[in-house]
Amino acid sequence: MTNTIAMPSSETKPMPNLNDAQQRAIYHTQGPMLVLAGAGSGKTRVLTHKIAHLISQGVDPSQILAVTFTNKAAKEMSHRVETLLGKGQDAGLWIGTFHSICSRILRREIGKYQGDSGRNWKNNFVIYDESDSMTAMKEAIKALELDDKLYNPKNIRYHVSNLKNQMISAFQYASKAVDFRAEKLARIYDTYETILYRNNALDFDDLLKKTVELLQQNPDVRDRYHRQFTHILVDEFQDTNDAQYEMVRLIVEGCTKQERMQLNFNTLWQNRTFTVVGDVDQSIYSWRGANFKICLNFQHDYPDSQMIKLEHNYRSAKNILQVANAIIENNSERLPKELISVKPDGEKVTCYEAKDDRDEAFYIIERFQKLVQTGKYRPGDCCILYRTNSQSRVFEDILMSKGLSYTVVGGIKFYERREIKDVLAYLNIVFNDQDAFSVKRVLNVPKRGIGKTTVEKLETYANQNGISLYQALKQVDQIPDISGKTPKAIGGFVSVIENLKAHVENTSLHEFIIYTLEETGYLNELKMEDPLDNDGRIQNVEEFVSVARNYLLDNPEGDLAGFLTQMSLLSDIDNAEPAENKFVLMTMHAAKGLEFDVVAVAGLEEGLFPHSRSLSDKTQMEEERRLMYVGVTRARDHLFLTYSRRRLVFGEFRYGMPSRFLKEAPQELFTGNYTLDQEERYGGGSFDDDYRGGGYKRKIYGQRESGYTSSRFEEDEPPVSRIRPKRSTEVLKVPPPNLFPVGTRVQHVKFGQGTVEQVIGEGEKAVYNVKFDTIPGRKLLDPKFAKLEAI
DNA sequence: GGTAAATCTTTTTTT
DNA sequence: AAGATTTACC
Repeated sequence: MTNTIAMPSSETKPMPNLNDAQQRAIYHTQGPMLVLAGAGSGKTRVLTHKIAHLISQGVDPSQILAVTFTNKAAKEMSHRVETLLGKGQDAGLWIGTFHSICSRILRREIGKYQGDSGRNWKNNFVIYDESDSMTAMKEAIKALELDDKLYNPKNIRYHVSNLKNQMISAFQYASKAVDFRAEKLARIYDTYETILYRNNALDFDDLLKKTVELLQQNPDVRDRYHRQFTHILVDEFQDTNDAQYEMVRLIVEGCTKQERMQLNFNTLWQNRTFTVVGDVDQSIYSWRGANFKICLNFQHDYPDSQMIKLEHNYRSAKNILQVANAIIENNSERLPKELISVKPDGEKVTCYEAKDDRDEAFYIIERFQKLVQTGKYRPGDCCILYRTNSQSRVFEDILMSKGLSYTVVGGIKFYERREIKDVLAYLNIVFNDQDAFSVKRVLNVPKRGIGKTTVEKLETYANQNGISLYQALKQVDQIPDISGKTPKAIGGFVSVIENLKAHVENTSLHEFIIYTLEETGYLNELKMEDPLDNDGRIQNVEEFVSVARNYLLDNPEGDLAGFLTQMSLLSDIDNAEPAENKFVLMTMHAAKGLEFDVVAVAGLEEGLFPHSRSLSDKTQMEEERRLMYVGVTRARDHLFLTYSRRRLVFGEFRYGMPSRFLKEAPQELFTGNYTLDQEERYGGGSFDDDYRGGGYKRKIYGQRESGYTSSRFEEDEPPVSRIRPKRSTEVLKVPPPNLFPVGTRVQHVKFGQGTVEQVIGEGEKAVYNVKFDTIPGRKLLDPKFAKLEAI
C-alpha cells in the first residue's frame, strides 16, 4: 500500500497518487453524489480518503455514518482511516453493515417501536439466523395445521423475507391478498411474526424493516439521527435493497416520504455529505432483495446529485480485463462503461477442459504450485473461486492428499456448528429467557432425561397460560401431566440457568463462558462423548472462548448483548485470517471486494455456472454473468478458467457443456486445451484423440499425463450409473451421448416445451431432468421411453 | 426416554 | 456420498 501520504491541510492541496476522478469524488462534500466505481478502480481508497478528509476538515467522527457490505470491510476501512489520520482519530465513527448499524440503533430504541397488534419488542431481543428462522417458519405452518408439502417452509420463508425487504407487513399483505393461497400466506407470515415476538427475537430482515418503521413512527428519533449523521457514505450501493435505501433516505432527509415534497434540498445539503459508491455490473445479490435499479434511479431521486465514474482499473492485467469487459458486454441491463487497464497485457488467460472434477482440481492446484515455486507468489496470493460451496470438497480432498494447507471461506460457518450453537443458546437464555428456541435446544443438552413428550406438555401449558416456555419450566410442579423424575430434572435445568444469571453481571465475558461450560456440564459431556476430540468440538468450544476474549480486547466496553449481536451478524469472511502460506477457496459471492494475484474460476459449465436455476430467465442469467464478471476481475496477474466434462454430484456423474461465458470472451486471449465448439466436441473421437496439442498446450497435456495418472485410471470407466439398473440389459435403440446437453430446449408430446437442466448418468443410460415451462417442478425423463425432441 | 436403523434431503449465492 | 431426520424397537 502506498498510504503513507499525509492528509492535505486544505482542498487546494490534492493528495498524490489519486487520479482526477478519485480526487473529485473525495473533495465533493456538499450534497448527494453517485460514484460509479468499476472493479479495481480504487473505490475503497476513495471512501477511506473521503472519510479521512472529512475528519481532517473538522467533522467529528461521530457525525459520519459509513455503511459497508461486510463486517470485514468495515474493520479494514476503519483501520485504513486510522492509518491516514493517526491512531484513535476516528474514534466515534459509525461504520458497519446495514445489519449491524440497525441492531445498534434497535438496541437503544426498540422500546419506541410500535409493532402490529401491539407487538412491542424489548431491547434484549435475540437475533435469529436462517436456521432459527426456518424453525420458526415450520412451527408457524404447523400451528395453522397446514400441510408443509403444500406450504413448503423454505419457500414461504423466502417469500416472507422478500415481503419484509419490501417493507410489506403481514397485515398489508393480507389486505391485498387476491386468492386463497395468498390469504394463507398472510396468515403464516403473521403467525411467524407472533412466534418471533413471543421469543423476543428478530430475524435478519427485521433488523432492517423494524429500524425503518421505527424511524417512520418516531419523528424525534428520526430527527436525532438525522442531526447526528451529517455525512453518510454507502459502499456497494448496487446491492442495496428497498428497506436499506429507505433507512438511509430517512436519516439523510430526516422526513417521511410524504413530507419529502416540502423539503428544501438547497438548505439540506449545506454541510451534509451523501455519497453512494457502486458498480451495477457487480450486482450479485438480487436474490436477497438487492435492487440495482436503486443505483440506476439515484440521479432521478436526487436531480441535484453529482456523478463520477471511476473507469481506470489498477488491478488486472490487460488480457484479464479484456476478457471481463467482453463478457459483461453481453448484458443489456447496465450502464455502458469500459474499464481501462493501466497495467501491461500480462499472460494469456488459461482455459482448461478437465476430464472430471478431480482432474480439474489437480490441474488448478498443480498450476498454483508451479507459480508458487517461481518464488513470485505465496499460496495466500492464489485463490480458487467456484459457484457453489459444495464444489470446495474436491479441492479440499486433493489439497489434503498433497499435504498443502488451505482456507475455505464460507460454507459451514463457525457459529453454525452444533457445539457453538449450543453454547450460544445458553448465553441467549441468560440474556433473554423468553427465547424458547434456545431453551428447547439445550434443555436436554447435556442429557437430563427430558424428552420430546415432556417438551410438548410444557409448550402446551405455556401456550394455555400465555407464559414463556421458561416460565413454564419454573412452574413445572403445577403441570399435572409431568411426574416421576422429570420435574426434578427440569428443576435442575432452571437452577443452572438462575445460577448463571446471578453470575453474568460480575464476571468478565470469557470467564463467564468458561463458567457456563462447566456449570452446565456441557464440556464434560463433550469430553465423555469424544475423549480424543476427534471431531474437534472441544477445540471449537475453546476457540469460542478466545473469540469472546478477542471481542473484549477490541471492545473494552463490550457486554453480553454486544457480543451476542456480533456473533449473530458475523459472517465467515469476516473471520478469514489472511494466511500467506494457505491457498484460498471461496465462492464468487464471498470474493466480492477482494483481489488475488492468481485466480482460478472453476466449474464453468452450463447448469453449474451459469446455474441451472438461471438458464430460463434472462434477468437471472444476467446476474450470473455479473457474477462471472466479479470472478474474473478478482485476478491481478494470472487467470485460469476451467470446466469439466463430467462431475460427481449427489454421488452420480453429471455431464455438462462448457459455459456460455467462455464463448463470450475473445478466444485470441485464451491459451489451453479447450474445445468450446459443440460440433467439434461431438464430431466423433474421444476427448484424448480430440486433443490438438500445440507447443504450450502439449506441455500442459504432458503435465496432466504424468500428474493425474491415478485419477485418470481410477475414474475413467466409472461403475455403470445406478440410476436405471434394471432396464440396462434390454436391447434398445441407443441414443448418442449427450443427446440433449444441459440448456437444450426440448419438446414433449404431453408436457410441451421445456429446458434440460441436468443430465444424469452416462451416454445411453442418461436420463434428463427437464423443467417444462408450464409445469411446476422438474420431470426426470428417459429418452428411450419418453418422446423428447430438441427444438 | 434413549438408541439404532431406515429413510429422506441436499447444492445457488449470504447479512 | 454425506448428513439430517424420522421411525422402530428396546
